[in-house]
Amino acid sequence: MIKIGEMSKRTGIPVTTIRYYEKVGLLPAPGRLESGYRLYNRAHLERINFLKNTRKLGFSQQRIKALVSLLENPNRTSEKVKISVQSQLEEIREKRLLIQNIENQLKQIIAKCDGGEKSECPILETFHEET
Amino acid sequence: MIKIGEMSKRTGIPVTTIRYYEKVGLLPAPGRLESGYRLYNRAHLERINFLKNTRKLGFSQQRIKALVSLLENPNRTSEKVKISVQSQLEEIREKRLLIQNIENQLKQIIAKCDGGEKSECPILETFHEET
DNA sequence: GTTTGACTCTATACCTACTGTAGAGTCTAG
DNA sequence: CTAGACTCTACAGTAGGTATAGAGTCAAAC
Ligand SMILES: [Zn+2]
Ligand SMILES: [Zn+2]
Ligand SMILES: [Zn+2]
Ligand SMILES: [Zn+2]
Repeated sequence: MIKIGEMSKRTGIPVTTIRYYEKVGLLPAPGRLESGYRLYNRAHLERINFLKNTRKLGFSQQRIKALVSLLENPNRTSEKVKISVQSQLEEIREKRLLIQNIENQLKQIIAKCDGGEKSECPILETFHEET
Repeated sequence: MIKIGEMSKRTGIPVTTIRYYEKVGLLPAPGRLESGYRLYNRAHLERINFLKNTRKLGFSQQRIKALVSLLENPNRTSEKVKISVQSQLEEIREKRLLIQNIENQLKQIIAKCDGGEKSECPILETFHEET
């Protein structure tokens, strides 16, 4: 049984964020000392690692909650988990395509400008076109 | 001279967003009718198109403000504009690399799961590893 | 001439996913 | 016993908007 500071050290997740995860329902409320200090167990540590890993992969809180309820459901199937992660992959892929599109547009816009000392700049012209 | 609803129609930017741009200093405060209604001119229309175009390219408000002050500075140079947009490109490129990295990790994780009816799932195991 | 409907105004709350701070209480080492 | 580290709650702030509520205004139809 560890206090929140120790949990923070072990997981690398800030104390404030751990409390926040409890508040938004991603982490079950732990027991408390008489003083009110939170006391976490092994299950909490595992859950925080789960949150840390899914967060790193860009999962939204909503999607993480869906995954967690699968995790907690003894009738879950490997298939359902896979489908959920595939949706995440699709979302990320679309984001990547969007950003790649922006990247290409920026490259094209930059190519139009010779970077001289004049105040006229084709980039600025592009930026106030009506679209 | 047009009212905010007409401006919204011409630019495709919602009325609330136009007011918001004024509030955060991206759009100069327009004149007003006696009733308090905002009245925009051609320069405002151009500015909103500028905001629309740069926003579409993922520029932050801070960066847009920097660009706008270049735009308003008669001593600006094409080079300075180019440098600013190049920084934006670099930022976007880094975001794209990050998201591409996530995408690849997700693909690898998904590949580990056969998607069967059992409750064990290598994806879930991956997600609560300590990292 | 008035009434209806569309439009506009301000102010405030909400969104995601946190982070930071104020002010008060608690624990532990010297 | 006290100093310093830790923890608590509650609230404000971040970016970049979106969405209400409640009040006032304008133009056209009746
Ligand atoms: Zn699986
Ligand atoms: Zn121009
Ligand atoms: Zn240029
Ligand atoms: Zn496990």
